[in-house]
Amino acid sequence: MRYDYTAIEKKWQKIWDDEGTFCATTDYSKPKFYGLVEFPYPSAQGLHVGHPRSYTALDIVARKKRLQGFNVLYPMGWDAFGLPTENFAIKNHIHPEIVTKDNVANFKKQLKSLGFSFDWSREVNTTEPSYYKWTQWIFLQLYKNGLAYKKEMAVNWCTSCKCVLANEEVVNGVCERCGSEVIHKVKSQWMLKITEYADKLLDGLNDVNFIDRVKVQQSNWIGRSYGTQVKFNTTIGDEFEIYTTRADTLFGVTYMVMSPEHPLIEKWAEKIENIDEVRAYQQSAAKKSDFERTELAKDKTGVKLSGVKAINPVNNTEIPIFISDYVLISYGTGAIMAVPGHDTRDWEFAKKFDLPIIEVVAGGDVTVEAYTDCSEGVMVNSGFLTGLSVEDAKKKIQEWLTEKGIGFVKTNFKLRDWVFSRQRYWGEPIPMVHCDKCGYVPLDESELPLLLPNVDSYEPTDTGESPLAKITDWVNTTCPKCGAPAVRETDTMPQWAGSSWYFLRYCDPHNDKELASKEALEYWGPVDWYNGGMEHTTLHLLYSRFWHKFLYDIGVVPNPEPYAKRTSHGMILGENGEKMSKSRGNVVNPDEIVRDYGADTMRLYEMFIGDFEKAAPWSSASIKGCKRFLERVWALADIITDGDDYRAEVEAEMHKAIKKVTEDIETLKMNTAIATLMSLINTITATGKITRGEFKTFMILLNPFAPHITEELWVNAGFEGMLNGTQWPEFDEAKCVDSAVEIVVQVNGKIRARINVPVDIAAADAIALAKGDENVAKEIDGKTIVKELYVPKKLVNIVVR
RNA sequence: GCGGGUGUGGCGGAAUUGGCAGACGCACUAGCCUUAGGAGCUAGCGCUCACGCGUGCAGGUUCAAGUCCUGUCACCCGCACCA
Repeated sequence: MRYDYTAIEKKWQKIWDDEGTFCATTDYSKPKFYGLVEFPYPSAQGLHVGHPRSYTALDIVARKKRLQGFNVLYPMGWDAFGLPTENFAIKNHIHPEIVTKDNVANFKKQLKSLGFSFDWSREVNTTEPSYYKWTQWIFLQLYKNGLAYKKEMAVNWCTSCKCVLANEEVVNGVCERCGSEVIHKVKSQWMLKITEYADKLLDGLNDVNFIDRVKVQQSNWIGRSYGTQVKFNTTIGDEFEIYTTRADTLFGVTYMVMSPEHPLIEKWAEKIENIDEVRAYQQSAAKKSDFERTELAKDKTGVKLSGVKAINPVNNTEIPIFISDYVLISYGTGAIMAVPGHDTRDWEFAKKFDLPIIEVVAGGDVTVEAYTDCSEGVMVNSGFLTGLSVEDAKKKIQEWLTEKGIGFVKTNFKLRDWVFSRQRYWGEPIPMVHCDKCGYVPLDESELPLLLPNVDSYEPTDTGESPLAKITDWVNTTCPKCGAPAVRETDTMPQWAGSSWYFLRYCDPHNDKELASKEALEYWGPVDWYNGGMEHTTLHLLYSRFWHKFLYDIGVVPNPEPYAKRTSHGMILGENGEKMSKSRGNVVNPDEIVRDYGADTMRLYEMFIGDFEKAAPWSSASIKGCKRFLERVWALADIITDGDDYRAEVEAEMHKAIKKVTEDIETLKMNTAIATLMSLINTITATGKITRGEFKTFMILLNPFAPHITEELWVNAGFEGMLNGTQWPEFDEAKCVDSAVEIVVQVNGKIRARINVPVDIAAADAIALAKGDENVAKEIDGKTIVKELYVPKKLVNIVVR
C-alpha cells in the first residue's frame, strides 16, 4: 500500500476535530501541563513557515505530556487588532472586521492542516467584544490603581503609520513595524506606569526559568542603576539636581551639563547673557530626529551658559554650566556633573571645549583618556576622600551628602513608562470619558465592553487625531460622574494590550463574569512552558509580565509570574540564508509543502533543520530526507512479526532510543531525537523484521513528531484504540548497555587498534588484551611502558618512551 | 562603546564528567533495478598518493583537548551618549 499522506492526514484531522481529542479537561485533580506558543497575528499573507517551528516544538512536548498522563492545555487564538489589517482594509475598502474574519479562517485552516494538537474549544480572539471587554476592564483597574495616566509629552510619532509608538517599538530611530522615520511630536497620551514595576520585573527574573539571553535582554532594558542624586547651588541662588553613579568623583567635577530641554533654562532665561545662542542650540537639538541622534557620529556639541555658574558642594568651587544634547532629559534629572577625568563622554567634551581635567582616582593617565575603571583605583586630590578606595569613597561621600541634606541615594531605571494610546481605528477603545468639570472619568464596569463603533471611514488623520474623533455620535456622551455632556477618549489601545493577558483567558475562555475563574487560574497557572520569538523580549514578554504582576497585586491571579519557563526559537531563513521576504523572493509557502510532502514531513523537517534556538536556512533538498524516512516508516508495516518483546539484538538500542527521545523532547533537541529514530529504523530494517512490541514503541516515540502516519499505522496494525490514548514507553537504564563494546587502543594517545571486550572487563584484562593486538605490540615493542590507562567502555591508552 | 552569542566536511548539523571528531540527513560518486525517472536499492563519501594532517588562529595544561586555561581574529544578535 502506498503512503497516501494527503488522505491519511485529512482523515485523522477530521477524527481529532470530531472527537475533541486534544481538549483539556476540567478534571482539576490530574497533574496539569500548560504549554503555550505566541498566538499569531492573522495577516493577509497567511502562515509563514516560521510559525510552525515554534508550534511544532511545543506540540511535540504537549503530545508527549498527554501520553505521560498530564492534563494538557495547549491553546491557540488570534492577536487580531493592529495596523496591517487596518491598512489592508483601507486599501481594499473592506471593513477590518471582515478582513480579520477572513484571515483567521485562512490561518485556522492552515494550522489544522499541520495537525497541531491545539484545544480549539478554547480559541480566543482579541477583537471580539467578549474578549476585549476584559482588556478594557484591566485598563480600568490600572487606572483606578493610579497606573494609567494621561500626560502631554513628546512622543515617538511614525510618519507613515500616523500613530504614536512606544519606546519599545522604535528600533534604530525608525518604526519597528514599517521602517519609516520616527519624529518627536508633543501629544497628550495615555501612559501606563510600568516603571512602578521596574524592580519587581527585574527581581522576578530570579524566580523563573527563562533562557539566559531573554533574562539578560530584559534586565538590560530595565537598566537599573544605583547612584546618588546631588543638589548643586548656583551663583544666582537657584539649586538644581543631578544624578550620578560616581559620587566618589565629586572633587573631579570641572563643569556641569544640562539637557537642552531642561526646564531651568527657561526660568533662567533673563539671567543667561547668551540666551540667543542657547535658544539656537535648543532648536537645532529639537530638530534632530532619533535617527540622527543615534546614527550620526557622536561628535560632542554644546553651549556654555554665560552669567550663571554652579557651585560644587564639596569644595565651593564655581564651575561652568553647559547645555548639550549628549545629556538626555528623559533619564535621571536631565542634568549631570561632568568628571572628564573618569568618564569617556565628559572627557571628549572637555577636550573639545578645552576644559580642565582633574584626576581624582589614581591608576590611569587622564591626559590620554578617561580612567573609568573603579575596581582598584585609589582616591587622590579629593579632600577628605583622598586615600580611600573607590568603593569606600562612594559610601563616605553618600553619608556626607545625606548628612548635609544635599544628596541622597537613588536608584534609576532606563525603562520608561509605556505610551498606551494609538491614533488608529482597529484597536480596543479606551474606556474613558472626558468631562470639562470632572476631568477624565472611567466608564463604569457595567458599561463594558465599550464597543468599537462600526463606521465606513477609518483612515488615519494627518492631524494626529484618532479616526474615532470624527464619529460624533459615539464621541459625544455624558459624564458617568456628574451627567454633564462629555466626550469619549478617541485613541485606542496598542496591539500589545490584548496579548498582555490572553494566556489567562485560555484557562476559562467562555466566562462572562470574570476574565477567568479563580479555580481555573489556580489550576492552570502559571504557564509551564512558553515558547516565542526573541523579538518580543522587550515588548510583549515584558508588557505581559507587567500586567500579570499588577493583576497579582490586586488579587486577580494567584501567581506573581505568568510564565514558569520561556524558550525561544531561531528564525527560518530563506534558501539563500537571508531573511524570508516577498521582496527577496525567497518565501516558502507552507501550503505547498503540505501539498507536496505532507504535514508529517513538514513537521519532521522543521524539527530536524538544526539547533532549535538558532536561525536555519530552509533547504528544499533536505526536506526529502525526512520524506524518505517516513516512507521507510510506512514500509515497517510489511515486516511486522509476532512478539511483544524486543529482540535481544535490538533491545539495548530500543531502550537507548526511548531514553534519548524522552530527554531530547524536554530540552527541545528535536533534531537529535529524530536522528535517533532514524538510526533505530536503520538497525531494525537491516534485520528484515520488527516485532509488534518494537513496532509499538517505535510508533509511540515517533507520534509526537509525525502524528498522522503513526495513528494510521497503529490502526492498520490492529492495535486497540487511538495511539494518542496509550502511554509513553519506559526505558530501563540497565538495559541501555550493550553486553560487549568496541574500545579503542591508543599508544601515546594515537589510535592503533580497536578491540571488542565485554562491558564489565577488568582493567588489567583489557590492557592485556590490548597489548596482544598485533598493531599495538608493534608500537610498544622495545620501548619502556610509562603508564597504562583503561577508561571503561571507551579506551585503553598505553604511554611508552 | 557595552551586553549576549557563534566559529566543526561541499551543506544543515552531531559529539555525557576532557576519552574513537564528523552521529543523523542533504548533496555528490559508482553499481543495480526500471520503458523512463526529480522514484527505489546497494556501496562509497573530512583532507592527503602517502608518512600523516585535521574542530577560526596562536600558545598552554594533560597519558588524552572541539570540550579546560591564556591571548587573538572573524561573524551574528541586542542596547546604544542611561551619567
